[in-house]
Parts: sequence; structure tokens; C-alpha cells
Amino acid sequence: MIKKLKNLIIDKYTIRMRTYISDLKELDDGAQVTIKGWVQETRKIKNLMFIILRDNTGTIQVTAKKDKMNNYDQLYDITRESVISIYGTLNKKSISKAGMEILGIEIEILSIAETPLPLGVIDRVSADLDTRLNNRFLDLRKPENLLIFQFESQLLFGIREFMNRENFIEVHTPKIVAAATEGGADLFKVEYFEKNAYLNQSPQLYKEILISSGFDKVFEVGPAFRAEKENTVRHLNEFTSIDMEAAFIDDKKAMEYLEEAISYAVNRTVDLMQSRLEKNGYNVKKLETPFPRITYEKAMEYLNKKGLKLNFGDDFSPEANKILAEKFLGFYFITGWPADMRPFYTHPDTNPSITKSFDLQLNDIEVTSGAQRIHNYKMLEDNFIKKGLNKNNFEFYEKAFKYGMPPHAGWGLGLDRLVMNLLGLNNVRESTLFPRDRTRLSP
RNA sequence: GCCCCGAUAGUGUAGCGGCCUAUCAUACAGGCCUGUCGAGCCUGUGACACGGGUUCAAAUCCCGUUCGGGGCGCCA
Repeated sequence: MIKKLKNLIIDKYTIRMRTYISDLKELDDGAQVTIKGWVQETRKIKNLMFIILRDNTGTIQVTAKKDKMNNYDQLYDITRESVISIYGTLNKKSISKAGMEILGIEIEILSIAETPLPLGVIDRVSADLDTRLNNRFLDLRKPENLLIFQFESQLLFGIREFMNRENFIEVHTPKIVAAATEGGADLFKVEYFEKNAYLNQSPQLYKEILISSGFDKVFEVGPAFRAEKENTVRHLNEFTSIDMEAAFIDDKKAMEYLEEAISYAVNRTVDLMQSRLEKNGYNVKKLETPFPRITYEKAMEYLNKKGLKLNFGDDFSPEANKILAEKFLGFYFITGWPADMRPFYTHPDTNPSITKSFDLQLNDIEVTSGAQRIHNYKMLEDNFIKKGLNKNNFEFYEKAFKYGMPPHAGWGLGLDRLVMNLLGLNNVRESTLFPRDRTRLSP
């Protein structure tokens, strides 16, 4: 059957003005339209057939009648997920459930899908995430999955709009670097002609150099790479990071930029997409600022009251984060982390055992880490020694502190984690188009 | 790096020593059907990850391999 269809080719492609499915409701009954998209399903009754056609704005029923069309027989054999173009009449008095349909006049078959599909787009049986990711091109045809990335796009647009309004400059720093950013051994090694190089784990050092350059406020949206052998639902080896750094501000101001950026972007996106989000089972609530704040020490006391046995300097386990999430719900800051737990560039507080640092949590997941940074050259050198780092590896960075470096602060926000948590997804792989994890390198 | 768990048609599953010539759903193929909308009805195709072992007998038990899932550590 497929062979039979393949013989009718497809080199004839009539360009007509295309209407998106979601725009059909604006048109009058009886309008002549052309819609293009994927055949989501067919229901066939010999001389009458119904096609549910899908584009990235929605679905519409197309009714095809044998006696009203010249290529009905070809169409009758169409497979699910084939791509077609339909010229027909809009019927807004349809008895179909949507109350609207297209009565087909001429239909062009543009691409025929093989059968059976490796993954059903609307099948009633669910598929494992692994199967879905192996067939991601099909998985992303599901409207609820497409919507994740439309949501992410709008969210990021909102953040960019906010940052631009605040006079931040969007920058792009190298992802191939000579040395470890933060001294860890968790980088991917790459060949760089006759030298060794690494994929950058964070734009941190470059953001700070630009502060010394007088850019004043910078942000970057880009990939970050971590060669950690994680195996969890919230870790990836390549993820998208939104990084910000600003001169002459402290950790408190950095937190304000963060909560304002997120709440502006979320609220704007909810305004735009609320009904579609709800229809697809996503419940995103509008945000109010400021977000709650709790110090590391107060959080530790609270957790110990709840039966944990934490000492100063212990990180919060997933169990601890779940307990905190029950108390706070949504976004909240944990501030004042112990110096031993933070990278070398983190500015100490007046009590030097704690730092002017913060994490932003969304429920039980950390989405942002930030701090005021050290700007004093001597203090930075001391910290290299304290953290056991070889300062020779950081010469390109350290140099920027010798010739005029303002006080500054910033943060890094995990976009995939943010989207995952806002939409209530179970796995960060679902909010990543083509995730790279411990074992997955393809697609 | 450590610890658990899993692998049966395209997809998702039942079966857990002999009732297996392997269940069910969905998908797929063929047929009937001019208003379906989870379309319906009839017919059909299609699977025990790989290698070794135990046993009269292995989808089922054991060992190894490969692939996958989850938790921890760590982090965004």
C-alpha cells in the first residue's frame, strides 16, 4: 500500500496562502482556505472519511467525500503522520465536536509516513521515556510536548526583555577553554589541535572579566557542560544556563534581579498561554515578589527540629530539600552558605565562615546559585591557596583583578530545571529537546 | 564512584519451572460501512535482549555480557 502511494509523487506542490489551524476561528463560514500539516488520525467509512489534521497551532477535522473530490482514492490510503496540504471550505456549522471542519476540495499528499510508527503520537498506550527520546522527532509532535518548548521560548523571551530593560548586555563567551572554571575535575576534555582543551562548565570567569572591562551588567544564555557521572532525574551533562553578573551590586541586589526577572517572565508567559497550558495539564501559577528568604543556619535548625541530624557545613540532601519544600512551596532563597561549600570566588560575609551567597530553590530543586564575588586581588589569591588551587591555571582571570575590578555579584540559572519545575515535569530530560546524560549521546 | 531494580510483538503489558503452539490493549494489514469524533464489527500479521549453565523440562532458576530505569554522592 505504501508502495502504491509512493508512486504518486509529490513534486507538484501548489503554493497557496496557508492558514494556521488556530486562525480558522477568525474566518467566516464558507471561507476557502488551505491548511497544511500532519495527518493525526483518520476515520474511514468507505465513501466518506474524516482526517484530523494537526499543525503546531492545533487540530481540525477535515471531511472528505468521494463524490466531491478527484483524488479521494489516494487519500483513502493515507497513513497517520503523513504530511498533506488541504484546500477546502470552512464549515462553521459542523456537527463535529469542535463545531468546525474543513470540507475538502483538493488534497495534496506531500510526504508519506511509513507504518507502523515507532512511537504513536496519540496512542492510548504510553511509552517509556527512553523510547520517547529515541524517537524524539515523533515525541515532540505531541502537542503537550511541543508546548513545553513554546513555554520555554516565551519564558526566555520574558527574561531577555527584563534584562534588556535593566540595561544588561547579552554576551557570548567561549565554551572551549584551557582550564577548569572552578577547579573541579569534572570537565569534558577535547582535542584542540596540538593542545588539550575543555568544555566550559560555566561562564563565571568570563563574566567577571567583562565586569573588569566596564560592561557593568552582562548576561548570557548558553550551554554548560559537566562531566559528572550523575544518574538522576535532575542532572544533565549539557544544559542551558542563564548567567548574570553586574558591577557595583551586592548579593541582595543580585537576588532582586533574579526574582524580578523570573516573576516578570513567568507572569507574562502565563498571561499569554494560560488556557493552552491548562488544557494540556500544566498548572502554572502567577508569582509575587519578594520570594521568601531563609538563612542556611535557620534552615538547618528547622531541619534538625524535623528530625535530621545536620552539622554546619553539611549540604542539604534531597530528603532535606523535600522537607523545606513542604514549608515554603514554590520559590524561596537559602542564603549565607558556609565558605567551605562555595567556590573560591565567593565573597565572605563579615563572619568569614559564611559567604554572601544564595541558592534559589523551586520546590525541592535548586534552580539558581549566586553570590557577591570577591573583587579584592589579595583576597582572591588567598582563596586559591585555601581551596588548594593552582593560581597559574587562572592567570588569564586573575589578571583582570589587578587593574581595577569593581565589587560585583551575579548568578547562574538552570533553564531546563526551571521549566521542568514550573510545569511539574518528573524529569529534566522532558524539558530538554535532545538531552545529554550519563549514557545518551543520540539523537 | 556506590547501592537497588528491570529487559516478552511497532508501543505498553500479563505470565515467574510442565497448563505457553505466550495474555491483553494499542498499533499495523485486509474486509464491511456516507457523519465519524477513544468510531464500530469481522479476519489476519507480529515478541520471550545476547551467551553459557542447572533440569527429564526454562520466558520463568543461576552466572556473565549488553542495554535501560531509579536512588545516593554532587550540582543548575
